Amino acid sequence: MLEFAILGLLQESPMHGYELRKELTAKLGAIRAAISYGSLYPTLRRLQAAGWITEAAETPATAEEIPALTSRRGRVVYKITAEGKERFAELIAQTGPESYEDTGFGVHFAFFARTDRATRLRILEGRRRKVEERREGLRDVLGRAAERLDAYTRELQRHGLDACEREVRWLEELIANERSGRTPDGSTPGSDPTNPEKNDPPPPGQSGNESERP
Amino acid sequence: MLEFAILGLLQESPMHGYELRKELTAKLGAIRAAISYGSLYPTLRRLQAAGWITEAAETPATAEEIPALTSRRGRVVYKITAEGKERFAELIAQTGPESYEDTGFGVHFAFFARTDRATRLRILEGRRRKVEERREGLRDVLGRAAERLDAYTRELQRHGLDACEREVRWLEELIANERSGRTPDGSTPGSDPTNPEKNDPPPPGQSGNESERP
DNA sequence: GTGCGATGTATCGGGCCGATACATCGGGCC
DNA sequence: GGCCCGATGTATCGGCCCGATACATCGCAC
Repeated sequence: MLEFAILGLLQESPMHGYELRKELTAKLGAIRAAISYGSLYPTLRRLQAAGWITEAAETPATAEEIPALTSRRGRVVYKITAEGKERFAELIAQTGPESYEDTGFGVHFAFFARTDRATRLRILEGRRRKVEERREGLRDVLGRAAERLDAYTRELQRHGLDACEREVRWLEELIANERSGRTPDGSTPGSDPTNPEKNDPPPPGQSGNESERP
Repeated sequence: MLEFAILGLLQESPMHGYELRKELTAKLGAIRAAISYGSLYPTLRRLQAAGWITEAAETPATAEEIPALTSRRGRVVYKITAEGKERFAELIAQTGPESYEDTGFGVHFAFFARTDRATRLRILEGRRRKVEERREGLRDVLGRAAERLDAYTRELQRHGLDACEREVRWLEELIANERSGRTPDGSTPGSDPTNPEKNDPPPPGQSGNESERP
């Protein structure tokens, strides 16, 4: 999950750890609290070892004349590699069951702007199915087994059920939008003035029937 | 978290692993998918090592005369100890920041029937504060930094913001109920509705809970 | 001139998960 | 009769991620 998010963010621009965490927190604020450094740094090292990203010690640019009174520990800037971009594309295409889970879905969704429409639809529908199942489970418990639960537990289930129903409706709407070729804010792709390039990618071009990876 | 939930469930009746998982899933269905055995069994062993629970191999009752053609692996029934009950009470009383987090709050809430009212209020208010902070964070991002985000990410934040607002309202209602001495289903527990200060729905100490199964 | 909060990198122990393995039992199906 | 399959059941392993902790610098307010 973190791997996916980091690769996605570094695709936009190189960053150092602290910055990465801030961006991550901003982008994923709706789904998870804040990424821990205890996850971030090991993941960065893992990605580096795999060759998806490279480490580039910050060049002091203007300040090159002042070398070191204090042996300042430079910030470590990470940069995605060509292999990393491939990897990211691969991760986007691979929509397994974990893409429908709370966190997995959220992270995938956060990078929908870099995802082709067919995959977006697959994920949205998979997620909907998942949430519907959860919803049915909660309805069952609230129906058949209600008397076995105390009032507080029942209230918790009710609140959860409500959230499920709400999310299903949200997903339905998003799916309908996708099918009619609209982006979530109602605009039609290509009309986004901020960054036309990363808007809806070329329709499902079979850019790579990438087989299993080695 | 698991420790808390297991102790809470075993307080109602002894159970074996599989059963425990089912009950756990039913009770916590609203907050987490399903507990993995990879968490459950190690936790059981941990609890056992600490002396909070004991293992009682199922006695085959009638079948004691047939020892073993097939060395049938009996189900292992776990039972809470006196120390375990103390531990549980301790965990209920200790409301740290993790009790306000998504999962932590959910688990605590699921055992509100065994929690005294003062603690319930503390947790509900702590949770409200937490969710309000999250809500403000999302509003900030959607306000100040909106142009830095693509339409999908914005939509995700909007949905998250909506969920936050909804949860805050839910919590407000629960808090109001607690203050006026009502249980979530609107019933007034036990006694005098004119004097709500006094009743503490499920008696705070060791509860004589209604569901006792032999 | 000193403390303090933001910026910054990093490690460690431990909880929890998904995948996997193995075994029994009742029932439906051919 | 024979067979598979899904539910019941216990258990381990690798790996992700978190919270706590440590340490260092910078700018600024008091």
